Amino acid sequence: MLTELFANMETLDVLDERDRYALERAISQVTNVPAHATIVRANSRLTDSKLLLDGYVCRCKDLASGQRQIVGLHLAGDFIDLHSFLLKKLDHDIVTLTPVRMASVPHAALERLTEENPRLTRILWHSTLRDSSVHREWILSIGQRSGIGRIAHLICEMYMRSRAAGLTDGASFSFPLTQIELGEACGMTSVHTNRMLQQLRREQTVAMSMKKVRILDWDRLADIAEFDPAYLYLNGLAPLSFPSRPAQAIRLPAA
Amino acid sequence: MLTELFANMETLDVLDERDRYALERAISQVTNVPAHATIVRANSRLTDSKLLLDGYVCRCKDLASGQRQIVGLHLAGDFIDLHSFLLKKLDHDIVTLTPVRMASVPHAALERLTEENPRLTRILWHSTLRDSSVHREWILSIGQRSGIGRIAHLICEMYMRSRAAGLTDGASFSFPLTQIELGEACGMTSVHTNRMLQQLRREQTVAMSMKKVRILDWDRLADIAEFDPAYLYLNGLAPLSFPSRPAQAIRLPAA
DNA sequence: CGCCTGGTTGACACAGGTCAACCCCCGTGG
DNA sequence: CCACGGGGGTTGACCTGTGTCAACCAGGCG
Repeated sequence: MLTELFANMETLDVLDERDRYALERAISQVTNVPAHATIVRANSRLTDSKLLLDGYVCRCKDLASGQRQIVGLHLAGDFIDLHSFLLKKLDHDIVTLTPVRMASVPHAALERLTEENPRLTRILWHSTLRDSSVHREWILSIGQRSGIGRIAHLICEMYMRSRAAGLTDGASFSFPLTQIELGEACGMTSVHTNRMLQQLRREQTVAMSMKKVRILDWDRLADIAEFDPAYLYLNGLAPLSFPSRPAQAIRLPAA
Repeated sequence: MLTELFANMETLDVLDERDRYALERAISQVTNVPAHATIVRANSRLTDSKLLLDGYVCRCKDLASGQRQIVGLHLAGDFIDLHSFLLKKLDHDIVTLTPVRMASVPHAALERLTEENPRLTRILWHSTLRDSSVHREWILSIGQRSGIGRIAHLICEMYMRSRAAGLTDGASFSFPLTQIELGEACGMTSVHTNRMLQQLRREQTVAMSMKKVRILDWDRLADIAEFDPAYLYLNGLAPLSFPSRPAQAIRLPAA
């Protein structure tokens, strides 16, 4: 059941049997949550962290005027609020974008685990540091990239992360954000998001339908985005499997 | 010598004698670096983390076009690249904004320390999580706040952090960024930064001179910024000392 | 069948970027 | 002592990417 989590964490470091067992033991229960539900509200006191098993979730903050900013996106295998273990209260909401299945890990269990297993502690810490790195890249993106660059960059990022999690199907992957949400993640209006997406489609860079994105020209997309995957720290992993596709000018990441 | 660090970390959790000793022992050497020097270059392999004892430092990333984004600011007491302990290579540069004094902590020492002291490990982890929270607030700021709001917010943040570090002098604190750098931190042009600053000064909200900022009307500033310090997790601390000032309409944070 | 959400479009407004000049201050060197 | 050079700040004129507003369309669901 934790295969996604293990896959995710193994991009950071190898897990031995003991680590896996400790993690499995830490989980208390699995819950299902419908789409567009708030899992965690900012400032509420938390007693367990949640592990995403299936679906898409976002973290968001907003201003008094109602403007919302999505500050992070998570997919299956991500520990979505591991940071609540130490922070206790979060600075943001966590909202489901799709129906979601998730496991709870009581903070007490994490406490025990970090007391007993320094190596696993470092791996968990490491995973929060990677989140941090993603945050920094988003700051760069929103602060400096053009509208189309931000969108292209986010698509590159989510494709790579999906691939690392074994969730891609060749050049396609699930990307269930509405244009409004995509805009909120990129710090721009849904109207402008719409126009930028049209531009990417017009130029045959990506295709979208049914909540899925299909990358038609990776090189071009990465170029528009100035995408360099180093910040994702996907070291260990050299994932892939690109089932051969009907002959077409589809270009995918080389590595 | 580590008083700033201890003060900083005690806003997260209390340190006992053993913790303090362990930290002190971990430090190998102290270095001085001039202003505008690159301490760490992105992607270089690191073997120790640096603790800032004095001065201002920023983390920055840039685009091919040369546009630069400052993704974080650090002052005395901050562990500026603790995350390199696990990440090994950083995703950004670290550059001094002023002359700086800093201590090195070899990763080997951190390894030992995290092996032996789970509680201290959690505190260190916690401090990186707080950085993360600040990143998220910056994403919100750059993504959604107006130009003037971003600047006001950054000033509020740095004032609060300075205060927590015991570096304020009443309503004044050291803020040695040029307008160019301030713009780079807020994702805007130095020209626009200049105009927004003028507006804040014209309305008697802040005064600036000699690399120092003096807050004249905290309520108004926090209002423009929509500032809520919760994301800084300055829990424990109720810092202050506002030496009474010559009667004037200076308004400071209530708490 | 009719609503409601999400996508699309056009006309227009404006925050913020660009470019270019000019100023002041301060440090350096002749 | 002064000339100079360069970095930072300031200003004005102008441009443009993105926001705003409002209408309309398509598809899914009760």
